[in-house]
Amino acid sequence: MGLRERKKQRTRDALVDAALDLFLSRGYEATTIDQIAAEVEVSPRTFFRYFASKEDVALSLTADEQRVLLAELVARPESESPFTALCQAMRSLLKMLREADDAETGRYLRCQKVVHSTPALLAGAMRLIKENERRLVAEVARRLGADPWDLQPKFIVAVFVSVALACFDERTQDPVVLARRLEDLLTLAERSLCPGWDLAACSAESAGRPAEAASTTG
Amino acid sequence: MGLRERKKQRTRDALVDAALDLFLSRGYEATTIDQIAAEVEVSPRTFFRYFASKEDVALSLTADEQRVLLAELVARPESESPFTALCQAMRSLLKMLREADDAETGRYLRCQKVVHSTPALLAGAMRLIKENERRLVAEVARRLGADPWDLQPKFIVAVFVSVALACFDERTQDPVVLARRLEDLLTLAERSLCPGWDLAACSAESAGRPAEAASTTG
DNA sequence: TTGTCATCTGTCATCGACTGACATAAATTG
DNA sequence: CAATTTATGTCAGTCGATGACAGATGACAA
Repeated sequence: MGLRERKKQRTRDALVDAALDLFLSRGYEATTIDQIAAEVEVSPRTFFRYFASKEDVALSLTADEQRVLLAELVARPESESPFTALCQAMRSLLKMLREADDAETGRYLRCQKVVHSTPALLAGAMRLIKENERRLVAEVARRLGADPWDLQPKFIVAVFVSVALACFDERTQDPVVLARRLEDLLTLAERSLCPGWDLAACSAESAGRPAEAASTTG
Repeated sequence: MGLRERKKQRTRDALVDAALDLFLSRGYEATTIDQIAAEVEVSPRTFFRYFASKEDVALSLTADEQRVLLAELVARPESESPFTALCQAMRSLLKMLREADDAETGRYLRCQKVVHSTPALLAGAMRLIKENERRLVAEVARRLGADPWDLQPKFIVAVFVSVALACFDERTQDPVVLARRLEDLLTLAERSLCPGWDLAACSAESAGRPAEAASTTG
């Protein structure tokens, strides 16, 4: 990798770190782009060449996580049922967070703190999650051999996302505690949901009639 | 009600209508506050005395709906299980939408169209829904006699919200179609979830052990 | 090394969202 | 009608974000 590429990466990381520090100490709204840029000693204009908006820099890590989650889902074996695969992908993500180096972990924790204490950022995070949800639905639909517009894949992903989101309250940030809460919630979900609920292929059109058993295990 | 109050209400409604019209015809980002204010013949400064932001005017109806949903839930009899009560509250909300007069219905449809075609507004709507979710959880926890921090009420509300959200895709706006999709999804949910799943009282601490059956029906 | 080229960066100008301060106009109250 | 309260308009200013242009810097070939 050339010098140029490395410099850009360093500038980008420095901007994220400076932004998170300032957001955490002075608050998100109270922090200006000029302050962030000054901290890294670049012009405000340059900031916007790295990030599309002030929100973008705060949510860059969140966006990364969503990309990883999708990638992990795609990497799960086809033999797993959709919901199982989604849960395993989430476990992989949390494992990566737990095993990251200190700089990475620090960034992650600061990001979580800032996002969860700023309504505007929470909204942005939800937008990213919702956008990714569409991709997750497409992948689950593919696994089920169903149409992406069917209610079944939508429902499966919706249940998963709601469980995953329920892990994050205003106080929980530590990846270890997070993982524990996820397992608790998955136990709760497992107990609440009928066995094989994420396998039977039934579209909205046949919702009123009994579903035929269908296994997609391969 | 005095003249002053009535005038304010008329100005407010006019601002919402003008804003939705402009957002729909020119797009949300392309519409300026000045244009909205000019349409209603008030100063731009006055706009911000009625709405905190440009987003606020677009989501004022969404905020109203969330308030109604919570009120309907609170009004449901204690004899209903939490998930049933939530579903009935949602049905009430949709019924109110179906039975509203033309002006109201028109506003609602335009609002839906604008929100679902503008990422920034979709994010804002999600924020409102998430904020309301906290209140729904508190009410469900009260009904269960559980602590609001328990995972059980969180899970119940999360499943409900995800089902409700799955009704709205990019294309569905008509309240009648919406109601049909909701029923389809609830059928799907009913088939996927174990009977009594939203009744057993088990906190996060006891998640690993078998739950004792407990009825809160009164 | 040197010169050329692509790319990155800073400066400047501008727009639009949003806010505080102050003066004016209107409605409410006695 | 007079006094008080409250809504509105005007003005100035901050901050987020973008386009245009010029200068700086790394990449690369001769």
